[in-house]
Amino acid sequence: MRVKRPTIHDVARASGVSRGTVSRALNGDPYVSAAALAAVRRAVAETGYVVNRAARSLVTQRTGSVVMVLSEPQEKLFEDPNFSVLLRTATRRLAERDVSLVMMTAGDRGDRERVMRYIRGGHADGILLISAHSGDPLVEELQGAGLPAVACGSILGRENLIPYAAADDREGARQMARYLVEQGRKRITTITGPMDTPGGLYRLEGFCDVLGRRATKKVIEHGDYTRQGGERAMHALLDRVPDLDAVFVGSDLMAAGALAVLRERGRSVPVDVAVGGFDDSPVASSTHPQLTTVRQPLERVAEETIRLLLELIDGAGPVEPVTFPTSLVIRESA
Amino acid sequence: MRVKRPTIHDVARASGVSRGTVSRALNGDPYVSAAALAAVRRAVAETGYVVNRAARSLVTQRTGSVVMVLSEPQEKLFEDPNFSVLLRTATRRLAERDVSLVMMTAGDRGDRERVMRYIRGGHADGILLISAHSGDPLVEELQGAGLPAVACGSILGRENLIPYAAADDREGARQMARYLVEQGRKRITTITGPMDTPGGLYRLEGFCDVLGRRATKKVIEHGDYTRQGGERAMHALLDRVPDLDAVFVGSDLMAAGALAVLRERGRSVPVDVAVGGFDDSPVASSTHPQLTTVRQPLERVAEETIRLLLELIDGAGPVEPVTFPTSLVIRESA
DNA sequence: TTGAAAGCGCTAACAA
DNA sequence: TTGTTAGCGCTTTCAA
Repeated sequence: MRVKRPTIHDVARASGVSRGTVSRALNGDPYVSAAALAAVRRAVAETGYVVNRAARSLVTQRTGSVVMVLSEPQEKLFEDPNFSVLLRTATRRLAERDVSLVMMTAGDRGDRERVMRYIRGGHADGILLISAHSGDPLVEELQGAGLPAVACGSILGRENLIPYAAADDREGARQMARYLVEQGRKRITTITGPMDTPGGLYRLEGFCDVLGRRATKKVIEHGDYTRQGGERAMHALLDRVPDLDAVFVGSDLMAAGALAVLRERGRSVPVDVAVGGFDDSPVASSTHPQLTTVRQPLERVAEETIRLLLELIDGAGPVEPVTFPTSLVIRESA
Repeated sequence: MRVKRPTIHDVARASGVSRGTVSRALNGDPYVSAAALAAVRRAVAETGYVVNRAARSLVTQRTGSVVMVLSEPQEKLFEDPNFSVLLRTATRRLAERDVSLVMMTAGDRGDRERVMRYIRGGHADGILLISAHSGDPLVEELQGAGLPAVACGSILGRENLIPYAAADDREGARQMARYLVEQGRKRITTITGPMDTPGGLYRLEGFCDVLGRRATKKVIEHGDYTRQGGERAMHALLDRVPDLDAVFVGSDLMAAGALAVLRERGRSVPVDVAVGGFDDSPVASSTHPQLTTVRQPLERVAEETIRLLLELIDGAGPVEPVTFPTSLVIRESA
């Protein structure tokens, strides 16, 4: 049994002003006298009035919600510490603006169609794209919908289509590579993320920037951001470059896997092999030894992503992608 | 620039019937002639019409959305493989019914207030509660709102307040304990989940059911469902019960941590020590050796959770909690 | 079986 | 600065 909720009409009666004035007071319109404002406020508290979004939506043509589209197989996504930060930040910041966050998964083709139907149906004011890969067909389709969209982290090869906020992966990788060189490491190797993700590509580029000709194919192994992937890659590197004395790993989770393999194969960290991670996620301080890593300011990236989206929704012209600097966090592994 | 979308009016004109008939046709009302139905269908396809949910909402008094409230610190939640299954299942099943899933986090007090305001504001038709702990104040507050609510997995001590779908944790634990006994293990220990979660409590109860007086305090160690928690607990057990020859671990992730510690401390699995997990999550088949574990039918639990919620929303009387049987999956670790 | 028409609760344009 | 009023797009009586 649903209770009948008070409407703007009830507030108007209780406060002795018209519905129009109540609406203005509620929406922060400047043309409201202090007296009217106070009366409305009191009446709202008294009646327990809450705006009916459907009604508002109908006239404003705004839905008051944005969709977060998860386009990566979710298993991977949830291992990613970035995601939980993003989710918390997003729900909070959006809630402050009375915007709600609708989740949709876009793993397979059927999912994608649902997402497009939803978006085409005008059910959302904006789109928050998570971990779309460079080849993701969803990106193109989304373009056609003409709805404001932003990505958290850039979408490789689509940087100009969809604005984003991201950490400076390339410079972050350079910081770590320089540090390893400064520590006197001679045979420096790397485990990358997938090459169709910005974290995979740009961090490798940064690595190559510093290592130059020493960054041969032989010292590069690709992973998939999972712990198991890190293990596999570390095994491969050890087999191929038995005398390696450093490895820069493209994520902390993979680095945790690499650490396990190094220990298993009798290499002491950091004495025999220096290990550097990337992310500064919680796992970085729970490994043994604790990970030296590159910190990316996730909260700020998340905040900025939301800010960009809200700005677009508010009708700002094209917005500029934003990149945040990273910093080296030195612990025990390098 | 938002494109003007066709309304029911356009469909009415295109199909030559009235708006009322279009609405009836769209909503499956039986009093629509075959001819009218066909005409409407054609016109919908032609115009690309999609219903405006705000307008519908306004008259039906339904919002067409349910909130998923995440009341656990998210870091833990996302390590939980159950969550990703639930999220995918929920978005899909709800989408089939044209219901969208709004996410809210309820980590701290401020979050909880936001959630309550949202719910009290009538912005959702139902609530999907995730991993609320027994002491969670949100549960009580939610009760007051009088909105249909279900939980995925029971909420300890609140089983009668909020209906749920869950796996039979207790019997699952019994299956594993019996198996370990049958294998001739003599010193069987266990690592549990947190005691304020059903998986923590009921799996321990099942363990005790089978072990009887052998389930002393000494052989029980509590974990927190994280890999690190599993490592810590395994260390503690080995220190306290050096001659243990089996350990039943309350989750696969913790079991992975336990395996690492056992290897580190020179115990061979399963020869010296048998290790049993719980969940049959992806991690179970990626460990070395692969985990013998208890499979819980997550997809079905998730499906059922959604079904219960939709049923409640549709005004069904009180619904019964549902429990699904588990099964033993024998791999290499035991 | 259908059409006409009355709202659902709100915002915004207009007039005062 | 305020009140009045015309819709926003839809469902659902009510009559026919």
